[in-house]
Amino acid sequence: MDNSQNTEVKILEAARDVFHHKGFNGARMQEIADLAGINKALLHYYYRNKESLFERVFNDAFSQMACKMNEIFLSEMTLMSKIGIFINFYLNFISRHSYVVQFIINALHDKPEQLREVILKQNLVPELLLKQIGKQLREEMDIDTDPLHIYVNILGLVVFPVLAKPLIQSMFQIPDEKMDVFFEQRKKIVTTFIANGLKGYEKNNSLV
Amino acid sequence: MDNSQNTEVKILEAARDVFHHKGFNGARMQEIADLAGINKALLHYYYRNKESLFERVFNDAFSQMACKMNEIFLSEMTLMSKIGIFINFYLNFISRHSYVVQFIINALHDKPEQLREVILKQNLVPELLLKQIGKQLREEMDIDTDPLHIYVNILGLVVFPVLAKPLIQSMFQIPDEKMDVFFEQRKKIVTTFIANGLKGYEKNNSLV
DNA sequence: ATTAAGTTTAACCGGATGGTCAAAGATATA
DNA sequence: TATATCTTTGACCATCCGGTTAAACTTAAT
Repeated sequence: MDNSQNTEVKILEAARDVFHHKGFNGARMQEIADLAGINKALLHYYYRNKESLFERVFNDAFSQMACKMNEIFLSEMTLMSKIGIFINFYLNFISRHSYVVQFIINALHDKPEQLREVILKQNLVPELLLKQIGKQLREEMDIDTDPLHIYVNILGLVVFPVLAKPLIQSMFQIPDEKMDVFFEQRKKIVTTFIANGLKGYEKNNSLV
Repeated sequence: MDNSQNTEVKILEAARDVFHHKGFNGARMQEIADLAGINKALLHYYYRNKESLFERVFNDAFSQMACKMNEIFLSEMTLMSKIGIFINFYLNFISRHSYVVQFIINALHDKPEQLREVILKQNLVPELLLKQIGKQLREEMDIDTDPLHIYVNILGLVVFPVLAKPLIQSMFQIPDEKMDVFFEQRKKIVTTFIANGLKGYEKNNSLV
């Protein structure tokens, strides 16, 4: 029994590595088995097929991201504090696991259906999160704009650079060390950008 | 000769369709051949192998995006006008070809090396674009922040929602029609968000 | 020691897939 | 018409890859 648990862990770690980096189509069951140090048949003994293994890896990845996001935005803080914490947390986490986001987005691009059940299984209620943001926007900042736009703005500023990291790096010939600095700088840059961007949505602001 | 040109066009259109939607690993040479209405052997007659065909499709896609971007940001306008035009153009273009961006980002994730030569072949000088933005930030808005951050901010706000469209849609159960409205709204939303976000970077602003 | 259940392996299968080849068609030139 | 070049095809190949099978090994209970 002890050994079997061990095997399952090794499988999941290997599968995560391979799927995250190569996606569903790029991943090979043989490579996962090799990385886990086991036989390919044993891989199919634990997971009936590639799909089920992928599903498991996707669910784990998505849950990890979404739960933390929920935890932050449903906590008891001012919206701006939440945003600050979110930016810091995700720029730290994501830059260490840059492939996770791309993995999630690609997976969802191929089969968007499966997401909803993952969300429900984790007892996440995305609409609640939006409502909470909307409420705080109104009460704390007098902003009536659709919270979804705000939410997407925040995500875009944080997540996009991670997705586009290879693009940015090879486009502007930026070495790895400078890229680390760049992401570190973004914590402050994005925070101020959002804080000020939101001011444009205030009710008494002529721009809206 | 006439027919051969025709064939090449059909091949490129088919390859574009398949590669954009399924990526390198997901694409099948047979499917491309079928879509082009030709034999698989003929496909290899025009393009030695899958890699060379993919490279061509990638170069085309990237050039199309990058050239327009260059054209806008190197033209004679105020920076805010350029940003407004950029947002409108790309939200229109991208929402009709949402897969293009994801295609480019994924391709670059797999082999980032090849980008530089595409850029050079198109006579694009990314550094020039950044310098121009930096100059206009300083002269028109008294902002000294690294233009790369600003550039990435703009791209993030415009591009991320397109990448995350399936995520957003299935997460919040948004039907297609409402999603169209959402993207249409973003033209104004993002413009004001950026305009105000930038104010936070002004030299005399205590936040920076 | 026997048995039964869970775990692991080597060998194998069938279909998909990228790629090749030789020959046939088309086209232009002389 | 003969020839050379370019285009197109059907048949084929080698390999990869997801998945299966039957048997061996391990473990724990009786």
